[in-house]
Amino acid sequence: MSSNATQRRGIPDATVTRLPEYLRALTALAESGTVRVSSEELASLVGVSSAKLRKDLSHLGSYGVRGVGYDVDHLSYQISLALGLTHDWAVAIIGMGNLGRALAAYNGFTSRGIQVVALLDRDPAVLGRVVAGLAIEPMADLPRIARERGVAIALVATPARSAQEVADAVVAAGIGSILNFAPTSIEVPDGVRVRKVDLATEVQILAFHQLQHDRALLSGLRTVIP
Amino acid sequence: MSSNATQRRGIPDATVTRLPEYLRALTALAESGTVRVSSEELASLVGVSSAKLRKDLSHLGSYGVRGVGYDVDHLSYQISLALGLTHDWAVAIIGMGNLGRALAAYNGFTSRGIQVVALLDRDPAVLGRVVAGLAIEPMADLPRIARERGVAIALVATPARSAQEVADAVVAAGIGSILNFAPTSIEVPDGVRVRKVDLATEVQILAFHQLQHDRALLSGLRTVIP
DNA sequence: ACGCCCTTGTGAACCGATGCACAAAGTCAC
DNA sequence: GTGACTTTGTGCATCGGTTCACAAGGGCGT
Ligand SMILES: NC(=O)c1ccc[n+]([C@@H]2O[C@H](COP(=O)([O-])OP(=O)(O)OC[C@H]3O[C@@H](n4cnc5c(N)ncnc54)[C@H](O)[C@@H]3O)[C@@H](O)[C@H]2O)c1
Ligand SMILES: NC(=O)c1ccc[n+]([C@@H]2O[C@H](COP(=O)([O-])OP(=O)(O)OC[C@H]3O[C@@H](n4cnc5c(N)ncnc54)[C@H](O)[C@@H]3O)[C@@H](O)[C@H]2O)c1
Repeated sequence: MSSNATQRRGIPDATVTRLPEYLRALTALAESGTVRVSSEELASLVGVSSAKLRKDLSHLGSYGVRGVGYDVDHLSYQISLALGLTHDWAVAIIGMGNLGRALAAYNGFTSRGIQVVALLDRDPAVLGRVVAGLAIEPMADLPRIARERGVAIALVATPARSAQEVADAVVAAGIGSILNFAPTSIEVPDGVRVRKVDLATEVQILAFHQLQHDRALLSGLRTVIP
Repeated sequence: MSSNATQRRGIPDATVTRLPEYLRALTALAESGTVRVSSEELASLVGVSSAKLRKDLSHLGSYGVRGVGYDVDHLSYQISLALGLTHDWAVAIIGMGNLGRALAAYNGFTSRGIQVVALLDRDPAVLGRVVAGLAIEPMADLPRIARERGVAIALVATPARSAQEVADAVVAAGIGSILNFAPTSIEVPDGVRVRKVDLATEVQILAFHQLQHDRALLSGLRTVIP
């Protein structure tokens, strides 16, 4: 079908996680009126090596021009196509606490390919409250909501102890992907995708590297003053 | 110094990113009164293979007992030690919008090794407001605050267009690690550590995998109905 | 019209991470 | 005290990802 063999099976995972970064940088370039960009420029903009960038892009096809670079709009389009962002994905946010409300108010992804279509919570006290233009709805309505609005992705922002039961409800409602913000791992059947965002983990990783850095300084001193 | 050679230089990065997960699972086990755990049990609890778990732990030393398993408390302690969580890390949150307030209210890491000691914002309208027991302070005070309270890690939760200038201020204040929530990459001098948490990226990655899944189903049908 | 110059796309070497499989080591029952 | 049993710790093979370096390819100046 495609003339280029690379289009065929499988973009490597590591590449997929970087494509959204490239896309964001390209969008910023387009907004600033830039028409063409070299792998060197784009790479330094997102903080990767140009070789890595070129290899990543080569997995989508051959969209650069040798001696010139990449057309910003066309490359944006090709990445959007590969990521499946040429049509919108409907997402639901579950758990309207501090984090859930912040996520609902976040308009960083309404721009491209992602649309929040439902907010849900268990607590009767918050039902009906409007956040960012959407009324909070009860968990009992999840199956209907998922069906009617074609929800494909759920963001789980409930406390950890509720995360598994919420995930079960999400799966039962036929939603195929979960982004889990609760600091716990959840079990899902095969064919359901889960990713996790864990703030405490990130900070602890930083703490480790900071410690290594501090220790390196210290031992550097020690070699000077034996 | 240590009798075990593995304690020496360098725990692999991939291992470091998983240690916090192990620690959390161990903490949960300890709370439920469990005293011992096998690599098999702990691994399934966090969703990794037992071989990977054992190899990860082997980088810290040899703290298991063959034929028995690991002592929950002792292993927790050893991981905390490796991550540098036996003393508290002071963190500052910069940008008290929707996300910043949610982060301040989050008590998931106050529990272990991490303590939020300052909230800052540029907007005079929010200065002095108290969030989660801390008053919001002006950016001008960052150097003093960082020095007096020993801030080692900054969480940047400002809009993307401010992120670089905030990062510069953070670095100038002598803070060595940044967790960046703004959807932009920031430049820092050598010797400063940055990690990024990007919601839109995560959702786009999920969208990609969901698309692959949907396509696989479709082509599965196509082979049945040619 | 032609050749120089620039940047892409990629083969190949390298590096780190993962998975496998088992010997080593310690417990526990008797 | 001994042997059977269980689970760890790790050597080794494998895999995927990154880096290097350059030939291929197209634009552009002359
Ligand atoms: N606040 C943060 O910055 C932050 C950061 C990272 C992770 N987290 C995690 O995200 C989750 C939410 O954090 P938060 O600060 O918003 O907590 P929160 O307590 O403010 O809000 C939780 C919300 O979930 C709802 N909920 C509880 N059980 C539910 C269920 N079974 N079904 C539907 N809704 C349910 C509650 O009614 C509440 O509105 C927690 O797991 C937390 O650890 C929070
Ligand atoms: N809301 C979310 O769920 C969410 C999720 C992921 C990422 N983000 C990102 O996090 C950032 C914050 O999001 P938000 O929804 O809280 O935005 P927001 O507009 O509600 O808050 C931003 C805050 O930063 C402050 N600020 C701006 N410039 C500053 C500066 N130079 N120094 C100090 N403070 C400054 C503003 O006064 C404001 O209080 C954004 O970059 C957003 O893209 C938000």
